Amino acid sequence: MPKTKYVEIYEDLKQKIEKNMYEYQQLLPSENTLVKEYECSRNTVRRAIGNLVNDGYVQTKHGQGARVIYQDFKQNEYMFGETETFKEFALRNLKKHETKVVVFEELTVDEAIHEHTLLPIGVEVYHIQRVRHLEGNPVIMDYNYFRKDVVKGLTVDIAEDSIYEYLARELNQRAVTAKRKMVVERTTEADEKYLKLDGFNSVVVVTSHIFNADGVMFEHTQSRHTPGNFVFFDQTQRK
Amino acid sequence: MPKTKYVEIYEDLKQKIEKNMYEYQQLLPSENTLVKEYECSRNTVRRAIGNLVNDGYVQTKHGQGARVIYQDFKQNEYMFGETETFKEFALRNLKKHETKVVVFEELTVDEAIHEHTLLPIGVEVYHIQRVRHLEGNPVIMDYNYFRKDVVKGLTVDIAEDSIYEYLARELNQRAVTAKRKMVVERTTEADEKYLKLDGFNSVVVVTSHIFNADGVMFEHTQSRHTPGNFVFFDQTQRK
DNA sequence: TGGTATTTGTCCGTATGTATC
DNA sequence: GGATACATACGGACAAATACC
Repeated sequence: MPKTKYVEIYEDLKQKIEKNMYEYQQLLPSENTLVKEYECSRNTVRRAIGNLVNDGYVQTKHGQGARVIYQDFKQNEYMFGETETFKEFALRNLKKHETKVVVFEELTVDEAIHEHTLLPIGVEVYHIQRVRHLEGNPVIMDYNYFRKDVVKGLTVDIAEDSIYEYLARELNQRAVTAKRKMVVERTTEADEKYLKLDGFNSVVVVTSHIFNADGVMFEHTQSRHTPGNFVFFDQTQRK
Repeated sequence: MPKTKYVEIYEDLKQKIEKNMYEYQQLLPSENTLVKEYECSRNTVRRAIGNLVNDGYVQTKHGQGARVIYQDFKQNEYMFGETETFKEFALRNLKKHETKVVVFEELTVDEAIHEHTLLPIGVEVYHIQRVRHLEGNPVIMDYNYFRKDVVKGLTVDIAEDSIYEYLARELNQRAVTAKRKMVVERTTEADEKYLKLDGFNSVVVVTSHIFNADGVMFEHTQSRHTPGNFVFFDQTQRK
């Protein structure tokens, strides 16, 4: 699939910023200059720049230009909370990883489950409980609910490898929108039984509602992270 | 200042979704229909819808339409981590609030301060340490550094009210971009001395780098939240 | 099954307004 | 005041995915 023009420009500019070809606090070339450089319309350039703004790479000012505010953070090795899956994360950081399935069962959503998952009453789901290990240490407990009409044919083997790889490869399904809520809670007995808490009496609880391309909320997950391995980044602009 | 057209359309659609005039899982009217309805160009409609996508209110699908995926969460009373200031948050939730200044001093950034704030060496800053109270309970410790060349004339009185209100009113300055990092750390002696921890041996540490309209990073803040009062929401789409 | 209409996605060009330099 | 630069808005063209008959 060919990349679109504005994505190409966006990625090119992004890379140039990361390589300090455009430096911190410097203005990007004006939109009209970039129009000539990339031989495209001004709208296309503006779209690319808009994406850089969303990433916190530049900040635009009316009448002035787009100023680089990217700073080369020391790349934190841990980085949960983004769209990345556990396996992707582990591979990117070259970490030994392992997933152990504690519970694997099939249920029908009742009032109680609906209450905390928002999944519709009556639909059939897989309920999976997994412990995620990094470098041999148990660092995350996942409680998943997957709609069986969307995620067909799950097995324990798949759940120990990567459900999302299976979804993409076999079912042509993927997560499009993820809504997440993060809180910190006191540990439960299960947390203390399964996780390596390093003295913490709390865990970071990330509750996710995940929608596929058809707008169906097909997954509800509660991930309980050991605090020592949890980092979350975020950037916002107000206009 | 008159609102722009696309913001008006965006806010109108948003409100209609919140009021269930467009229901969960329903498709919005097509772009061409909305063009007629709002008497504007298609680009303008698309921009409004794009903002709804960013808010996690709708999800678009090529050739099909924009489907509502907004769900009426029970509005959490606590909601830190957004762009809101402490005072705005307290007022919105009708909470009694109070800020006590523990440290107020003027410093010059040296190597050590630069290292953890990224503020340039040699610039003069206010260093402020504050305890934030909600309903009488100390729930946040703030460690602020403000550049004196941007934030002129700070006083203890201002720091106990709202620095951002002062910035806007007196100096015509404001936060445009905020970059944040969240981690959970074990409590320090200062945390235990000043905060009501309710048995937690950890705090949520939000480290912020804040840029003004000129692209100057004028503030570095570390906020240490008691876990029980911290909630963070987030939504992402991948295309 | 296939063809047509609908709908979103990309891209272009132009005009006007407004803030900055 | 004039030149530059970003922001908003319009309109049109075509491609690509989907829906419908």
